[in-house]
Amino acid sequence: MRVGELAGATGLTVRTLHHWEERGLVVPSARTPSGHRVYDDADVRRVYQVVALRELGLPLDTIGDLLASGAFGAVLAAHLEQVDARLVALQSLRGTLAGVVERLRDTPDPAPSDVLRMIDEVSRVNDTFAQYFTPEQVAGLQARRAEGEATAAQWPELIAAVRAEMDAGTDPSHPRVRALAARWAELLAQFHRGDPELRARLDRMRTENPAEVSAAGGPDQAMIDWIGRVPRG
Amino acid sequence: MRVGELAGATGLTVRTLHHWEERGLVVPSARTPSGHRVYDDADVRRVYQVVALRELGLPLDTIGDLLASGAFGAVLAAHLEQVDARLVALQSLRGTLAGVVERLRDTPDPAPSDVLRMIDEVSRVNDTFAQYFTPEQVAGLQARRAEGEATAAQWPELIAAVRAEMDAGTDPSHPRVRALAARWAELLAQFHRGDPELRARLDRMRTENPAEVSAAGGPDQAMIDWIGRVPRG
DNA sequence: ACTTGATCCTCACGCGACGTGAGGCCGCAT
DNA sequence: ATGCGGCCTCACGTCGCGTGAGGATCAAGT
Repeated sequence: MRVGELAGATGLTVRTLHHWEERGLVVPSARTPSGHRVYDDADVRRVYQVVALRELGLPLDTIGDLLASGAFGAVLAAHLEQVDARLVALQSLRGTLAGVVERLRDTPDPAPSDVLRMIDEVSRVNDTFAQYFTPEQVAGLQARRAEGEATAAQWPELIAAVRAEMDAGTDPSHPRVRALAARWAELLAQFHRGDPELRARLDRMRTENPAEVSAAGGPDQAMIDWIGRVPRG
Repeated sequence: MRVGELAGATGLTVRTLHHWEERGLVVPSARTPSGHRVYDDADVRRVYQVVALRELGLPLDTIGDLLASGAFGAVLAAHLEQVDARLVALQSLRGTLAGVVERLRDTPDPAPSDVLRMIDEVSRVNDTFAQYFTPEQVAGLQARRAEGEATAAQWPELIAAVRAEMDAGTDPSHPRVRALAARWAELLAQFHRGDPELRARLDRMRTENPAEVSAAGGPDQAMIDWIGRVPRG
């Protein structure tokens, strides 16, 4: 098989096969008298092995070592850990970025200093969040938010409504307030899904970081207390 | 401010500040007669802006354009989309890698060709999965699996137990079979959490791709039918 | 004034996995 | 003999710096 043929069959480019040869990954076992590369069956199989391992995101050097040593289990497990780390970092970045983009939607024509402040705030909030919840929990919360579409987005409206009632001095047993409290409990349940640990962590985070919570548009302690005084049922 | 000072204050390296100047991102507005860089307040602010935007994962060129144009909303939204795409790709990779690592644990001293086959199988299974569930759903399932720890891992054991009863010809109304069916329903509920759409998609995937499902250790149609004949209650 | 240690300057190569030419040889068909 | 397509070997560019190399400058101590 010549290189162009092999490239066409594998979907690689000729340059890639040249590169793999330079790196010592796949060296064709023969050349024509004029110097053209000739790949035999074993070479072709080797190419497919490299393709498969490269699709797992392994660096070429590692692929070479791996095909020489055969220690697949250890190397792939280590690589999985590294991928997990990248995944956690990328999820955190996505959270920050999404927060900034969301805030920017409400801020027409922002100055660079405004954007700076937003980035700092949002990333501080997210860092705080990451201190109280494991990456798995954060991923789960994000996924539920992405699946459920519109549950988390209702908090600001609800908080604004509650604040209005507080400021107006409405009695906590008033039906309007009771309805708000029910809605509150419902949204809260969407968050913790009956898991007391999640709920406890949320409470701890809120009480220990009032500044970040309020920066994220969350409720302050006074509002929590007020809602807690609404009679149930 | 001199470069070393600024580098120390920002946590950057001197080389980084040099590099940013080469790229035209932050050019100190003055030099001493001997050529040393002097950063004034505006330069320092500019550096902090670049730092913040770089932490969002933007390429330096884009940061330059952004600080010149001020079109934060559009650029950051586009970047968010790109980050989402990378996230989806990385999650898919993680799924494949985890599947391969898991299988490798049961295969001591595998040959390269075995590993190749595993990679192909697992990635085909995951691709099939991705055809029936949105990236958000896949992320949610993965996150729940990571949070819940040990629910999905119980399927192989359960399937083996059911197959044993099928082969032994046990009557479907036998208490032992009823217990297995109850366990089956429980694990299934862990998957779809009462969402009929998730369950329907799972069913469609299973019936339309028997080869991939069996390669992933899933149940075949005969087992599904058999379990369905177990009386409830 | 002289030395010393810290800081500063400007090149310039290296990384990872190739893309993209540049300039020229090989092989087959007309 | 004359194409034309495929092949060959350099060799530079990508992205965001790290890491020296070799030399000038600065502030402080002697």
